[in-house]
Amino acid sequence: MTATAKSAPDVSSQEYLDALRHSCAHVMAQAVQEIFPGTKITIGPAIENGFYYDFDGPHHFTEEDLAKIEKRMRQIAEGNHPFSGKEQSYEESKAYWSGRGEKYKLELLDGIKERGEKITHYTHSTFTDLCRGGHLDSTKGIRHFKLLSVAGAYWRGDEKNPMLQRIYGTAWGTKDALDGHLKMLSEAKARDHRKLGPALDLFSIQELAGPGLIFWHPKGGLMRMIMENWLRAEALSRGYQMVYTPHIANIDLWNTSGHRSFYKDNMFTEIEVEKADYQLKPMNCPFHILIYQSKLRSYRELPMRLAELGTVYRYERSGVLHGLLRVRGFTQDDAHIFCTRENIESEVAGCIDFALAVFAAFGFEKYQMEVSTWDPAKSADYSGEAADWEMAQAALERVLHEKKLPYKLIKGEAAFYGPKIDVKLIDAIGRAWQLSTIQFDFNLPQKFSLEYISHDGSRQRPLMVHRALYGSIERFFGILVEHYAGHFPLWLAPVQVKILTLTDEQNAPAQALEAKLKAASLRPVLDLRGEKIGAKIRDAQLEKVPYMVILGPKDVAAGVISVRLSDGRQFQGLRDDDFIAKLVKECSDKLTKPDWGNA
RNA sequence: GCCGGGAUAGCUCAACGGUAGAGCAAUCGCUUCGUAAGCGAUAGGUUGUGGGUUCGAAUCCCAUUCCCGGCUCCA
Repeated sequence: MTATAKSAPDVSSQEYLDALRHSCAHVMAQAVQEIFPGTKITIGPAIENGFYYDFDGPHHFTEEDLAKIEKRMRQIAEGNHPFSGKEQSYEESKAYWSGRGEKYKLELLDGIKERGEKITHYTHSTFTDLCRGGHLDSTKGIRHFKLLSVAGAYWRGDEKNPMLQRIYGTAWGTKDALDGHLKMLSEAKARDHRKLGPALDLFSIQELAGPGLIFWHPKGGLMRMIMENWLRAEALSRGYQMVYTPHIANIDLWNTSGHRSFYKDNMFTEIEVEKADYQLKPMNCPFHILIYQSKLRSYRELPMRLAELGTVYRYERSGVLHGLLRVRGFTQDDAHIFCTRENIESEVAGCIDFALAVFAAFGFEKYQMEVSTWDPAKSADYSGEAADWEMAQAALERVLHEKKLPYKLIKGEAAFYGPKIDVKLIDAIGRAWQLSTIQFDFNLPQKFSLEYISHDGSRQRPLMVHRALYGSIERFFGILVEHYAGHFPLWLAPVQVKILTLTDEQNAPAQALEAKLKAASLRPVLDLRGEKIGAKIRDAQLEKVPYMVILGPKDVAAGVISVRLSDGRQFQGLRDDDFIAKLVKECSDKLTKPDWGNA
């Protein structure tokens, strides 16, 4: 390197952002210890979009405290203190942290020693942390940040450990980046399905009925029906067979499946019925297996794809419930594919194609695939044969390769019963949501001793694939609400057209138009109230209705209609038949909007 | 489940130890109007629930339910 000044860092690179955020965490810890002496520090890493630091102390941080801490952080940052690192011996480090009574740091220190790692301390200003490094050159670079929230977090993420207080912050290389992120956060808040859902009269959760249980109102119910019908039609055309199974079953079934032992924590307690115990179903799998098992199967019947919109009930701890995204009763678009080893690649490919069709239909352009495989070193912890695992994992990866779909390989993350592909959707404002899942199951076929008769007359064990594409209809719907911020594509919109009249004179023509729209299988609603047109438009706009037809004396006299789109564009003098034809086409195209020309 | 915060009319909020109030929505009436709020009237509340302190509690205390931010877990 020459004597010239160091080139400016790329403030948008991940490396820079990690260093910045990590540096923020240190500065925050200094500020907290200055303002609240005696607070013990634990760990404070950089995370996606920001940083946090976990503290232990008697004072409970409030919103006002965050403002104070943030102010002090800015002062420290402006002091332009360099970060410097120094390797220390275990004894030196131990003496330092003992002297300060930092018991968490001492615990971390012992861990570092056990793993035989280097012990380094990083210092800026008056603050020193036990840290492996990765900071900015100086605190001067810390400018575009904001403290966001305080939350509880267990020491080392273990609920048996003490609860610490975590302060979250976000930090960026430029003001624009920070503003952009804060805007995304407020946009996310504005789209929150828990707010929009009830506001648009789509669904509710009722305290009297219990938490985590969803009431689908008429509009949400209609949308759900459309989603379900679409999925059923797709499934049938892709060779699935639709089944229906009970919501409850004798406990013996759950003992056989093994759920009573490995899934007990998530199951509601059993219900006694005539001296036998019954169990509300947390999963559909055993039921589909019973259908498979109801007679002797031939290889000629495979692959057998049994699908159901199966409602399951899972006991979720009260603190984890979240709107439609985490509930106690939900409906999975569940399917179980029973197949031979020869089938697996084409079946996995079929599932992937179906999943991509779902995303395309509902307007999700981005997604991330993750393949979770086993840890062969712990093969005893898994069900099934090593050969089957290897074959299934290879098939999952091969299919994704062939379809040129990028994926992340997560080794050792498979469930004990089989490897899987999870798909995360990326929504309109860049958030990822876990949704579709395609999982092999080497456990249940064994538990239920599933068989088919092979072409050579021998009895063989089929392979089984679980697959859910929406994942849960509730969750998918919640994500849809947020993705579109309530402005649903026409084919899903519960009210597609609102017919607004200027005066009572237009009531009859408005009703005639309503009938015509209904005859074309569209969903119109009349607004004949004695309100001014501006008020009717405002109401329709707030309901996020895609199209408004405005009927006034001039329109009726000319035999035309005026159309207003929810984006504000207006078109006068349209023929109703043309309007209807465009809407019908938009519904069948699903996501392609018609060309309305310029307003 | 755990830590912290919260709950007042359908919604958004006010009253912060001394008679619970506003706007919007709802209902009724008037208005018949050209692209985001016409006017008036009426009705609506054991302040989430249960206890306690007090002459007096929406307000202070305890318990509980539900919600929110996270942790752990997950479709």
